[in-house]
Amino acid sequence: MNRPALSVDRNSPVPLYFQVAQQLEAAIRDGKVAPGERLENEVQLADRCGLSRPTVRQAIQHLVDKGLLVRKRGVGTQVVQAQVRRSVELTSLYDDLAAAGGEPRTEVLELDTVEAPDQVAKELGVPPGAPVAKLRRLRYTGAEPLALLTNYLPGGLLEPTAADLAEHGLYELLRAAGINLRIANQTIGARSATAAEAQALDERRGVPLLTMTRTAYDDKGRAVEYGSHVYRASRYSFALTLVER
Amino acid sequence: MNRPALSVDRNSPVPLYFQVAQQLEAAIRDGKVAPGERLENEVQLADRCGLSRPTVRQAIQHLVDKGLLVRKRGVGTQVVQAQVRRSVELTSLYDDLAAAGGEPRTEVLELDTVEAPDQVAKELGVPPGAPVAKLRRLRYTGAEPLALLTNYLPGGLLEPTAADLAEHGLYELLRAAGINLRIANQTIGARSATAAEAQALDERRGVPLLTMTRTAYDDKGRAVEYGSHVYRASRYSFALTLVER
DNA sequence: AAGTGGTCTAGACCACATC
DNA sequence: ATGTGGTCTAGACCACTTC
Repeated sequence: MNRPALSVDRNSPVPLYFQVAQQLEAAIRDGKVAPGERLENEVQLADRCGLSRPTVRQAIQHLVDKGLLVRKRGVGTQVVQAQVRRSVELTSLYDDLAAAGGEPRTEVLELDTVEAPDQVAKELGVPPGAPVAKLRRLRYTGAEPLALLTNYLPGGLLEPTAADLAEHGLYELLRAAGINLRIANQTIGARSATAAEAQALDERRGVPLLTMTRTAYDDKGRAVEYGSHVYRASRYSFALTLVER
Repeated sequence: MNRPALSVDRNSPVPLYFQVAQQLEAAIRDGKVAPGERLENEVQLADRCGLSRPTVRQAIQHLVDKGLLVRKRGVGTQVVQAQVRRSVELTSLYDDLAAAGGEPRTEVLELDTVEAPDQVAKELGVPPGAPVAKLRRLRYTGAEPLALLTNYLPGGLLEPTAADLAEHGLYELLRAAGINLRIANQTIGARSATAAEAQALDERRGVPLLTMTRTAYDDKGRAVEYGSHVYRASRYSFALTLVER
């Protein structure tokens, strides 16, 4: 049992449940509450913060969804004893690399409006042949090429310049344009590099590549991006956390 | 706007919010509520079901977490216009294949108690050299080998027989033993097949393989399984749905 | 101005795990 | 028997979007 210090600011615009969740998360990450250790029960926690139980419950649920805590009826709430804790969230490769201090660099290979191929039209929910933006980029980390990225966006959604794309990740540009990504369907696989891919990625033909295709949807349920990417398997892998609900 | 038929049974042991979620999900999957279409607002829905608003909210949140719905303040709740809808959940390959009608078959290559190698000890949170169960299995779908699976479990947690493993998935056996999996950290990558792997999987040496390592935790936060697997990339890929919270 | 979801309260009863 | 989380109510006020 552990009682981390908790305080809430009722004048802050930050929701109360979120303030509590942040403080609990900080206590866990700093090791003030050890893996395997039990938290106070919800009622005590609520009393101690001066909040109602549903509000405290919402804070705890937030951390359960994040994979930091597990709850069991009749038992209590415990910290998961996991070592790694990186999850693939709804960010683009650029965001990931920037967050990890990887100095991402982008070379724009193509920036066009094309007629949507069948597969793309199907994924984006537009008629085949409708105009869509097509991007092809080569992503570096430091001096090393890392991935070859091909994206399609519904026509008129976003008209980025090559300069925009060199400086920012695609998802960053989408967010800046007021598009809030909510859901993505991804498929991850592997195959051998074609000659062209190998040359672009500074690898030899036939080396294994990781492939990822993704269709992303915004907060209105519209498909806003379809991507088909290949990564050098020697330098990249996907990490994710699954949480059973 | 759409008003699917909804009814709740207050004598059922199934929670009310879950009954509502199930009926909404069925209406969506049957196409009775089309992608992009808006649902009634929460208050109307609550009135119509004879439930309180928080209960209906919980039902909707459940479907938002599943990636079926998106919500936006001031706008409403809409059905996502996604075509694919398979997510990697916390199931094992055996479960996945069985659910897809893939007739899984398992050949047990090794079933031992060994001293935990450093990497395994670290992932399972046991001292290096502690006794752990080691399993090596070859998983087929129909006549074709699909994956080579290596797992480690903390000593004493589960003592399966080769017959158990031939008939059931590992996760199924864990559940039957009262172990409830809650969280898993996975890493997905790719590399070339070694000669031994190629032979076991009926491929040629050097073909690309998908790799997946996973550490799974139960509802008490304990690490209960570490797995290191390789899949034939020509016959398998991972599909998952990401939801921004 | 009207309508939507987001947050919050102060309780209540229940199911499950443990002792 | 006790303590835990799971579910549920009937409201309230607020922030955001759209018209």
